[in-house]
Amino acid sequence: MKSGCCPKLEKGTQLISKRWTILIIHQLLSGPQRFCNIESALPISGKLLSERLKELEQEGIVHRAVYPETPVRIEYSLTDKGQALEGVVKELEDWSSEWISLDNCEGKS
Amino acid sequence: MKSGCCPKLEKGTQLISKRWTILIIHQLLSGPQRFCNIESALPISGKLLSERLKELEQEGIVHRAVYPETPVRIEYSLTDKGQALEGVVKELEDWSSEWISLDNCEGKS
DNA sequence: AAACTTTGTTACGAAAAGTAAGTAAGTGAT
DNA sequence: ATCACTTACTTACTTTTCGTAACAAAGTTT
Repeated sequence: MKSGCCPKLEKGTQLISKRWTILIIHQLLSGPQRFCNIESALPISGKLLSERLKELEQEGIVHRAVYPETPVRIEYSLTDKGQALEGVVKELEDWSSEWISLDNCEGKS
Repeated sequence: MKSGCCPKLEKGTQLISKRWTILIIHQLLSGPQRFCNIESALPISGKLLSERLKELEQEGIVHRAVYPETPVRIEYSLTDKGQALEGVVKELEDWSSEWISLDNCEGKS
């Protein structure tokens, strides 16, 4: 495997550029929330969401809190490392709103 | 398919979160360059690079210029839309350098 | 015409994503 | 005690994408 220009950025992109990761973080930036909430807010399946959250937890980006209520409530939130991604998400949001057109998307009949 | 929170951000993430896209853009931010240069700067295969550049060209992010020299020289550069991604890349670079450790990477023996 | 360069493309096995159905733990109703 | 109901996943299976390596087009020099 060839070594790229900057290993840290490479590892950063590997995290960020897994499908759904950015949208999950964007969702969590609005506050801690539970599995089913994220699932219904994004076009992601339970399986993938479960995988992503587990990965993000292992990377120290997301925190998982279990409240043994009835039925069990599990809240996901961003750690400091996760919160620190706000700038990235914000920049991408700005770029998207400026440069993306929705001509060939669901919104159009 | 469920509709997410913000369609533009979703489309933006779909672009950005394809593997190698960010690193290719990061590479092109240092100036126009040719295929073989990008290929040797990143741990990406010719096939994938070719695919990504074609996609990015179709999205209007990358410009492809053919110079019929000998042998042919083809230079890839960022369009305005592509240049506008500098902020995203920069933020990710900053985040990576602050939060990513390289403990289990190539740099370690 | 054979060899060389750059810029790709094709073929094929491996990995990841997508979809749908099923599981586990706990509660409340019958 | 059992059945239905909720949340939070997991498993099985199909489709798409990735990764590696070999090969092809276009033009040039030998």
